[in-house]
Amino acid sequence: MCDCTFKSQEKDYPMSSEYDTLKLENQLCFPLYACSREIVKKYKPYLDDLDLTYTQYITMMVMWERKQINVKELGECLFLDSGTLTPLLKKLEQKGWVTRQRAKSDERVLIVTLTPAGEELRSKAVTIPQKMACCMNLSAEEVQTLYRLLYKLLGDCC
Amino acid sequence: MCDCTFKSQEKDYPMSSEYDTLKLENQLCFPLYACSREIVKKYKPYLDDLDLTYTQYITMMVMWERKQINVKELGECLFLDSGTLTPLLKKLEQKGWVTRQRAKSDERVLIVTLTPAGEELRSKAVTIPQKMACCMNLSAEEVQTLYRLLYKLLGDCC
DNA sequence: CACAATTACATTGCATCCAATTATTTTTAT
DNA sequence: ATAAAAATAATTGGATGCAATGTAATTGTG
Repeated sequence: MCDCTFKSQEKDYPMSSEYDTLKLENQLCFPLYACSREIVKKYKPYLDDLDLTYTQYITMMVMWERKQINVKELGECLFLDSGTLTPLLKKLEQKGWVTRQRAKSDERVLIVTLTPAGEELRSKAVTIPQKMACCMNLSAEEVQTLYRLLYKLLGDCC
Repeated sequence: MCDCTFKSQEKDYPMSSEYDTLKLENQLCFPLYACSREIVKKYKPYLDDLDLTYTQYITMMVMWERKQINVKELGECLFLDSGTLTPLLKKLEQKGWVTRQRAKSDERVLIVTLTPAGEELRSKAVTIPQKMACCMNLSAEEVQTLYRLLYKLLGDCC
């Protein structure tokens, strides 16, 4: 894709240009960015059935595990800030899957709590991971390696 | 992060639940999604200097290589559609880095062409990749592996 | 205590992203 | 030749993401 190679005047292999580092094909970030969006797109039909977007889905994943969490901690789990989470949590509240209330001990803190309806959603969502798994032709070992490298990169850059 | 383990009533190791597959920590897509956004964020200060967003940057990467390309092909390179590209290309045109004109042979096709000003931008951008490289503590081999796995995954799912 | 600094969340504005629809042009099939 | 189908962008609407700013509550300091 988008491979531009130039022939050296004397030899018959690609000439390395001073701009090679700016080629799309030489970026690590680009396949990361593209892959992320393509996989989120793959989730869509399954998430549509549950009336969830991808971001709402990973938020609910945290809620299913934690039952109760405040916005700051939720943001740390998901690498998202209140600018994204505030409207998203209001939507989840509208749908009846979480409640939002201020902590009595500290009125600045907003506590998000999973509702019984939100808990029920979990049993519908549980089939999604296996449905998604089959669209990836990576071996178990490759998945492990990819997982490890992504978390290493994530740890390095935050 | 977000690790909820439950103790079996009899033994002293984490109980595997029917919902383990829904844990955030067991997802491959989540570090992909988070990592992608974190790295794009890392680019921001450098791209701000060039008055480019990340999406505009990768678009310019294609333009620097191809000089001229139509919207359909550009979309295939970047995994983006006209809904994203049309307004983005209008902004790049406003900044004077590309021109947009219909193909004479087929009026449906819009041809995007790099301008001399756009070409000049390339020499300012050329220092960005090395500036970014130092925020990743992956070895050259790990980068290679990650790169290969991401493209494999990208190939599988599109 | 007074008040400055900090913290936690909400709001605003801009730029994506994407699905769905529309408009226009070109190609295909009868 | 022409109507149907296909191809290519543009448009629209909804949901993020994120930086910057605002607001209210809490904490730290002299």
